[in-house]
Amino acid sequence: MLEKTYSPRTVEDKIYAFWEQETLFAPEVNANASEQFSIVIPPPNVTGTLHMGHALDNTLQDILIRWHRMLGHETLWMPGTDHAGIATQNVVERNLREKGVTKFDLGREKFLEVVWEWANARKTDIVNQFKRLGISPDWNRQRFTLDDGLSRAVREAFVRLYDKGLIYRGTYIVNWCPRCTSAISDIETEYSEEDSFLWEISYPLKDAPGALVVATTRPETMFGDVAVAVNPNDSRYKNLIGKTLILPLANVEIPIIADDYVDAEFGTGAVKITPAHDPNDFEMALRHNLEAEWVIDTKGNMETVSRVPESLHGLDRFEARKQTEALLEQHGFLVKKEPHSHNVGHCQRCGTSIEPLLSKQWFVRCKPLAEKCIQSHDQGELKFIPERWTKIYLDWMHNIRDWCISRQLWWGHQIPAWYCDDCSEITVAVETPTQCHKCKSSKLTQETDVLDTWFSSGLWPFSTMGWPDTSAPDFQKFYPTSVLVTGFDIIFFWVARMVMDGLELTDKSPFHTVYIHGLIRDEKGQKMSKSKGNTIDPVEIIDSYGCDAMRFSLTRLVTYGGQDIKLSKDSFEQGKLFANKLWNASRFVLMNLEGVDNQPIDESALSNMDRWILASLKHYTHQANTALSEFRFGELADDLYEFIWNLFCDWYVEYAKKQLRDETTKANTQRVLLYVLDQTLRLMHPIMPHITEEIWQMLPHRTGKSLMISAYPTLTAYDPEKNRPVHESILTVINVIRAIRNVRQASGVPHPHPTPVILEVTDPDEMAALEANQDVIHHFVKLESLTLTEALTEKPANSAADVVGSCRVVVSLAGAIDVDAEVSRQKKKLETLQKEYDQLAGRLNNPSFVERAPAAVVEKDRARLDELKQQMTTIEDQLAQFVR
RNA sequence: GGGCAGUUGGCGCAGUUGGUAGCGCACCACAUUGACAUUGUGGGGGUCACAGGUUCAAAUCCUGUACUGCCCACCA
Repeated sequence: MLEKTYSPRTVEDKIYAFWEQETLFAPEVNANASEQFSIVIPPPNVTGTLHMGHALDNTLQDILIRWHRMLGHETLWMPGTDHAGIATQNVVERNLREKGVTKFDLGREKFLEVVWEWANARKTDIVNQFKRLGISPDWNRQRFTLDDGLSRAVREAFVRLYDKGLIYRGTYIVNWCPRCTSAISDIETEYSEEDSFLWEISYPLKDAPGALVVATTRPETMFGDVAVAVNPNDSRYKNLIGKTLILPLANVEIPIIADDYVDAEFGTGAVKITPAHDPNDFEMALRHNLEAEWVIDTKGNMETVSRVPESLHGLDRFEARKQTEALLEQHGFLVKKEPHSHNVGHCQRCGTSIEPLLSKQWFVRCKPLAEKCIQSHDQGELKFIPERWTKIYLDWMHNIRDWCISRQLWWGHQIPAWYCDDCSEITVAVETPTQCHKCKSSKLTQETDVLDTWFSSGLWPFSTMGWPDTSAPDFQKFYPTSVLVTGFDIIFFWVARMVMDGLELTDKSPFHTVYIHGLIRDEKGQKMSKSKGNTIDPVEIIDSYGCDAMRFSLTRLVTYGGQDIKLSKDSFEQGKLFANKLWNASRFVLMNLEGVDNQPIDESALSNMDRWILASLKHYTHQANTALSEFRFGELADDLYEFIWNLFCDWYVEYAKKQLRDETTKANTQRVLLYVLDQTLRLMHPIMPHITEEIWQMLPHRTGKSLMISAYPTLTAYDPEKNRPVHESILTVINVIRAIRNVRQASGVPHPHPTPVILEVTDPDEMAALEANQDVIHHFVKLESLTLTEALTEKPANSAADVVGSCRVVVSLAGAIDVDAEVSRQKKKLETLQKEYDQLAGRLNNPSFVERAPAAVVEKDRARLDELKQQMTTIEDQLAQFVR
């Protein structure tokens, strides 16, 4: 017997432990299936904590996984975690700093030990948090981007790409984070508009009086200037091109050059060129053969070089900016300073202003990889849902730039490249080489940089499956994966890279479908973040509402268009209510199943209501499978909610109470109840796994040890027309019951007050339906008498009425009626009908409509018009009664 | 500067082949000891942002406008 209320906490823990113990998450539960289904989890950062985005993303994946598992497919959900290079190293460094220790105090080896220890602990935490979501990946296959197998895959991938010329080392401007003291990639740089100033500085001419005034947003970089550029067509400066300027405060000579890049309209039309600290200036310097001069170091401080005034040596770049301004002013070089807002890049991880810095880094040559991606898409090998993300993805591919993959960190995959101490040639190899491939020297030093964390993520779909061993069983069986489920925020970071790597290294797109869902936001539509304090902790929600309640609530909010989801804690209330409803309906069924036999349902002895609920079950089974196969999660949840609450509970269970009291119908009703409940639990299981399993375990005559590996209801063929008659006849009955309730309530009939009811029905089908189901009407509305007639000869006095379909529902009220209320109610109804009638009649009077519209539509309108006319007449009759 | 979304009852949202606007919450009234008050029953509430256009017919297609949000872009 089920407890009176569902207590998620105890049930969830118990059920999850049971699944794990029985190893039901492993694909082997469906070994030898003809079909495979696989998903790789987007690996959470080991440093991270579970947030609502994870809850959503993983719930959706789990729904798909559980569905396919129940369909009998050999189903693999590959779980794991990401080492999250910068993010992790930052946190550990911060922890050390609190103890007054730096990573340099420890040294690389010792520091890595500390990080490993910490990461391992956090990994356990995050995995345990994920388990609270009730998800069913095969934890025994769990991988980590830095484990041995994956590290080997990373080295292998690096070497292969290097050998193909797709990885190279070179000196270019990169986005440098002075706080992380590392390069980061373009997409790790986030731009935001900042209010600042535009300074105009006067650079004196060397051999002539006068000066050239340049405009800059970064005066402190002026010491790194190697030229000033003007537009070749700028008449103001034409005669200055080729002349020499004296760089103020630094006393070095720099040339005036001409370059088309310079916009004569902007600022003063003269641009200072600082190749070491500006990407555009770097490009220009290349064109003009100018050497770069570094003036800001890797920590964002001013270099100690002769070009930089001594008073600025070692100063932070922002402090240096102020001092530079002061110096310029003091020496009369500052012409102007006016407010100016511009885009400034920030480090995605720590928010520090990016310093563009010229440095030697490793890059992936992306163009050839991107071309394969575009081609692969054009051949229909990759599909995005919703489709609009395809364009974003392709646009990015078309405009791709090379990817800086080296990071000046310690935590990560150390780049498998060795420099020869003798000939400085680079040797790249999977296994640590013993000698230089060129001069055979054994004096080799490995590159100290590590790889961008996303480099290993890009290999995830196949590195987790055993690649580079392409004969590995998982790789053979489950690669390429079936679908990737993730948010749009990592399309470039992750999805694109996986496709690039997959196509290049395995010749296959790592998945054929990418399902992109919206992002979770707070109730005001703002992004959830710890700093804003608007986060909702899934574990907290699970504790107070239950895991299944949370899963259901989230699923119901997912739309096909992938809208962002606004969440407040109240959003989870409906899931909790629904879990309660499901629990209690099941409780009722189980309470009434005593003595239920194991016989099949006796089709010949079914009541109309029985047939109706079974037909409805079929319909919703069809709906559920369709929704699942099309990634319509919200509809899936909505439909099942509707079936369980509005059909099964509201109508069938209520009706079953009567059937169970009757010994002649009891046994068969029990069978129907058991069957429908069993099927419903199966349908619901992917969304609400624990509660359904818990209930299912108590079903009599069940076979199999767990619901999660039982068959998902499917239909080989579904013909809605076949079930139409029973649907329509019960719908008529339901509508009449509602009308009776409505009339009685609106007329103020005291509640348990049986009244005589007359149903005047003109449509023969409706009449038949009502005649056949009088018992149903009696059960739901408790009437003194029920009279069915084709035409009412004598209108009862003191009665109220309503019209539904072709049926006039007349309720005799024997004094209970409030005549005024009834009259105004009827008048109002008449008004609405009249409005619809006029509209419809107008349309039917339009010859164009009758000619052009499909016959079926015209037919339908005509029928409706007739119905309306009849209903209006009926109400008019009724009103006349009161007027008399 | 380009691009993409959104604008539907008080709130949050559905509405894919154009054919009488739906759901949850909230609201109002009534009911209630036997699956469930985490309930039941009934009800009120929307000219689908705005302006044009296509069509017999537009929330749904086209054009434009406004507002909101997001992404991308090297203008000092």
